[in-house]
Amino acid sequence: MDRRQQKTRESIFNAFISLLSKKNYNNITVGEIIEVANVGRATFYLHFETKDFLLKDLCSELFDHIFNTENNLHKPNLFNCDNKDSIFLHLFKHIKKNDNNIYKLLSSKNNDLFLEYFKNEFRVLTANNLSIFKDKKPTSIPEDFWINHITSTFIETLRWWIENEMKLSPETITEYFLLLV
Amino acid sequence: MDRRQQKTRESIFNAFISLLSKKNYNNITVGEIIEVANVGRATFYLHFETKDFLLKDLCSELFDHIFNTENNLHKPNLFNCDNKDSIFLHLFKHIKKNDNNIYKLLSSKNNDLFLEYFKNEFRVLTANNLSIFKDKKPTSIPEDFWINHITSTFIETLRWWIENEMKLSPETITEYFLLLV
DNA sequence: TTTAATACTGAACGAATTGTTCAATATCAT
DNA sequence: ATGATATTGAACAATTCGTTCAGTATTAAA
Repeated sequence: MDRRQQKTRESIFNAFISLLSKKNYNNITVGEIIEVANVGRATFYLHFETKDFLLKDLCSELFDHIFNTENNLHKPNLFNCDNKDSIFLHLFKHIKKNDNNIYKLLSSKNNDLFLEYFKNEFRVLTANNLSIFKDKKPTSIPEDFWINHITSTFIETLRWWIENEMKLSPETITEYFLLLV
Repeated sequence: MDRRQQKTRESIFNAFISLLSKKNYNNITVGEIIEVANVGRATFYLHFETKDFLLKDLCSELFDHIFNTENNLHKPNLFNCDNKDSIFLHLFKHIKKNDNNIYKLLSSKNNDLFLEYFKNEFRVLTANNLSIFKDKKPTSIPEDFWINHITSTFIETLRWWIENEMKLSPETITEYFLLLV
């Protein structure tokens, strides 16, 4: 990719992230973004169709590699709950590392936007690895209801952990999550 | 209250509800609302500071009476899980009745807005009646984490039920909820 | 039935924001 | 060096917002 495009894209992302930590998504204007990013108006619209697409692209950049690395896909043992390197512990650790300002964004007042995206990615992961929870599932309830429950329990655990400034260790919060489900 | 105020307020609420079932909250303009409500622009701003306040007031109108009736406050046995008239069954039934278009709103593409408000009300209810879940709580986890879990499990159960067009009976969905928590 | 208070009207207003266009300029990859 | 491509910045019409105000209609109470 052209070096100019990279720079522009990154400037806009950074400006957007900076603004998200200060004010509500809905109240952020394209005018503000390009001012902070120090980029022409036409340039913004050359890269992103609208502000919503900017958000979507940022989410992809943040989360896609967490869920779609070859690592995760080809190491089924990651999904074993008893494994000390379970996928859940892996996710909590990854978020705490705060690459790409993930922690900053997830603890901003706009964290709903990101948790929603994260949730959709996580749902797929869960659906593809249902077997590991099989023995914990009450037999009478429908499967998609069960998937929803695991998914939202994880997301809400994550939300609670972040709201409490991640004081607990990834190991402890993983343990709590597994206790609930 | 002045009869004129009542009529205006109701017209605006109805117009808003009607629009919410057709398009996204963010894309609904004050201009559209007053057009459908057949009400002057100045009148709208006499009643509601902004569109966000309109939403908030609508939520209050929809949910406050469910949570704050004397009934609920003074009948502690409602909170007994084993009771056939448990508060949870009561809530599911109430929503299915569809007074004030509750069902319509909760199944619209904007249902997140209402579920969020509903969740906050429900959280208070849960916090005030924690004792009924006491024997199910893993001892090691913190209390507010536990409250969050019960609350979000209920809301997600509700969401799933609504997404599936409430095909299951209130009794069944209550049973499912209690199985999870 | 009057009367005084109050609510609605609707047009007009400036300000903010959106997304597009275009010709000029700068930077890139080769 | 050169042709391709990205950026610029100003200008634009179109929406929407929230406010103002003088005039009209409705109401509740005497």
